[in-house]
Amino acid sequence: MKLADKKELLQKYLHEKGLKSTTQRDDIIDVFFKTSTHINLEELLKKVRRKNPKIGYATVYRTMKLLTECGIAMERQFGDGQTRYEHIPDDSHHDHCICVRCGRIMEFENQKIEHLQKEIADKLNFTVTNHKLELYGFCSKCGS
Amino acid sequence: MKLADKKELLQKYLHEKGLKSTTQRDDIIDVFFKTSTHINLEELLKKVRRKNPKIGYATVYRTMKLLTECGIAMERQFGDGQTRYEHIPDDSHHDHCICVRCGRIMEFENQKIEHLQKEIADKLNFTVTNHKLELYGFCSKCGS
DNA sequence: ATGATAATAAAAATTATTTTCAAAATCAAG
DNA sequence: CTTGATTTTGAAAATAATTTTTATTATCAT
Repeated sequence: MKLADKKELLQKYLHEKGLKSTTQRDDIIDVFFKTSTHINLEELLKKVRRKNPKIGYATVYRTMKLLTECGIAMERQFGDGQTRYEHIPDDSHHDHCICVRCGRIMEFENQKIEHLQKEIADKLNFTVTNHKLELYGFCSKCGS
Repeated sequence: MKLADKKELLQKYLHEKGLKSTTQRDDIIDVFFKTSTHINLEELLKKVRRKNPKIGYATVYRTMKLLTECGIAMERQFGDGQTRYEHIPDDSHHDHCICVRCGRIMEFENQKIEHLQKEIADKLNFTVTNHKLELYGFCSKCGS
């Protein structure tokens, strides 16, 4: 999905809920879309302030919550106490094998699993916007 | 793995690290093993205090961290700001749907996916000991 | 343009988690 | 079994992330 489309999605969501568009929100979404990894609030705020120095951090929190609600961003917690934000992937998606001994991370992709996920979600009346699949264990080097 | 074995695992870990066994830790592990879902600290503390009313919450935090370190428990964050604790699954495993709008969590289980995971891991020469599968999106109440 | 409503920045408040500290418990060695 | 060094504990204080409050400003349908 292109930036323009995401912005449109946000506008639509805002309008539905009777909320208003603001330059702050636009600035934040612009900056967020230039990031490539899972960014935490502090880093994001720093980047946002390079564009618009007066933005308060509560606004960034609020906006990221909005983006999450309308399915544009995704919150992730890796257990370090901070929430990190990530783009919702456009189409394809990769999952991870993580070696608990050496920390090696291998990526994989499997259409069958993606398909089964959709099936399960349908049964639960749940609309999936994104997923996380992580396999933990021992890589070939670290044996079992 | 049986409760007795888990306790032994903890004792072994404590001894290795030069730490000591205490009744509090035993009480907490006992109570934790009677829980069935992902429990947060508050709920766990409440249950623990029914057995041993004087236990402080810092002790529960400290003990759960220990259990996590020695692979008996697992910390999970679903984005509601609280850490929840779960048993390391013995064999079967349940996965989660998480609503990004209202925070509702639904569990599911799917043998086909588990099987596909094993297949993928085999191809990568990877031995899976545990996994996490989380579907994020909108629950039936929150629509799409 | 106006007026009702929502959004903002900054500060204060809240919440989960961690740390501190003095007292109590553990345990290896004598 | 006692000792003594060390760890653990509970309670309270401290910390860190996030949320709420409040007065002011901005938005937008009319």
